[in-house]
Amino acid sequence: MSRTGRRPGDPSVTRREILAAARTTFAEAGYEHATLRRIASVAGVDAALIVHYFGSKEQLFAAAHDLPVDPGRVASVIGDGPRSEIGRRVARLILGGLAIDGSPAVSLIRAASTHASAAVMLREFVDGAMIDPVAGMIEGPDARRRVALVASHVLGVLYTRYIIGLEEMTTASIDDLVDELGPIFQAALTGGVDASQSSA
Amino acid sequence: MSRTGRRPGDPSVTRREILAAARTTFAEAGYEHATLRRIASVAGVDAALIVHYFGSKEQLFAAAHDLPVDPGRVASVIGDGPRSEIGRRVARLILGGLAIDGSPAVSLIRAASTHASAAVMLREFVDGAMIDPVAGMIEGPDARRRVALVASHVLGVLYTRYIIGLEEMTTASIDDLVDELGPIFQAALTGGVDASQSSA
DNA sequence: GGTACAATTCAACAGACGATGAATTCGGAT
DNA sequence: ATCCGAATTCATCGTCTGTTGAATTGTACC
Repeated sequence: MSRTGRRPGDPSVTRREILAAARTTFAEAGYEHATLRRIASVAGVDAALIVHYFGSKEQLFAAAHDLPVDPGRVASVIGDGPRSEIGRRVARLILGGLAIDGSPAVSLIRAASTHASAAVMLREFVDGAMIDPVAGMIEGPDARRRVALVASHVLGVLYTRYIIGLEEMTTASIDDLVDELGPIFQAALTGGVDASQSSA
Repeated sequence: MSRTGRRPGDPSVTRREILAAARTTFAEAGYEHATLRRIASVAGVDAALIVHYFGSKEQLFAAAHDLPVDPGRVASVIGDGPRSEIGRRVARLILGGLAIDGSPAVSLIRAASTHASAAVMLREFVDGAMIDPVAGMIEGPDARRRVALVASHVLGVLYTRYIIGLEEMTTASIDDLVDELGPIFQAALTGGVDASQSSA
């Protein structure tokens, strides 16, 4: 009747199960309410094992949110097509990738409110994976500012949909949202007017 | 040398100091990190006194975020002026009222991520103080949906500016933001085109 | 001028938290 | 076969949390 000690089988499976449990638990409970004991129980494991593998709760969170982002791919998808539909392509690509309950991005949004290092991670993600690649496709000296406004709108949509559960947002499908946000993003990115530019 | 016991002076002052301390502490630390002891120390008071006055931490939070909102005034300000500048008036009124570090709205945004009852409060605030009054001024069957998109953008701007500190948002003044968001809100509310409609 | 009540603090409780260290069992190299 | 290191659990520590109850002091009324 040995309760303690090593288990037969591939130990890398356990590690992946811990990571999976951490992702779902962080996503639905936030940093502070996702306790090591709770994550451990979801993974079917003792809390001390998590510390053994990852060192601390902080490092577990970082490992669980190490999103493999590819700014180059974002840029190429955004740039591939007519300039007049950049807004829609941004909506489709970004929302399609992030607007998932329990996605790492939504989890980061939830945790960033109370956990400083999560705020840093989210800020760097927004900078590197959204603003940087998209701003390269937009002309004008205030390109970054305009893209940042679109990024803030994306975060706001995710926030109202997944964090506070605003009815108008939860009842819409992703396709609905893309249809509605595409023209809005287009206006924000191209400055309202389309081909010709006039500064005011 | 009496440490305990009643203090001379007006006791209602103490109560207001506790509320003020609760507001600032909840705003900058969120619900869980704003402990009763920490709030009490800011107010220069013992933690037990807070419970004596408010019953529980939960009720203190509710009392500290009991925003006296007036939907009628929102509606009248939004409706007062040309239809072609509704977007700008919404930006000015809402951002002017909410975009303040430590404002109850920002505090709610921070707390809603981890505290369910704060999410409910924020949802009701968005519904009653933003979507309801503004939707009454917009024509069309999808008025509420369009206003909800604007509301999500407002929350996103507050989130990126005050929670994660996105550089492009923190360096802009409120007036800058109103100038930039006005036309975007206008496009979102009126469906992009103004009088005549043509797609593409 | 006494008496009831409100205000205020102190000490303490029970529970949860992240983390540590020792103990036990298994896999893999020799 | 043997031995070392990795995997895993258990018990525990120190700390912090919201909340409670008793004790003390002031205020207001009769």
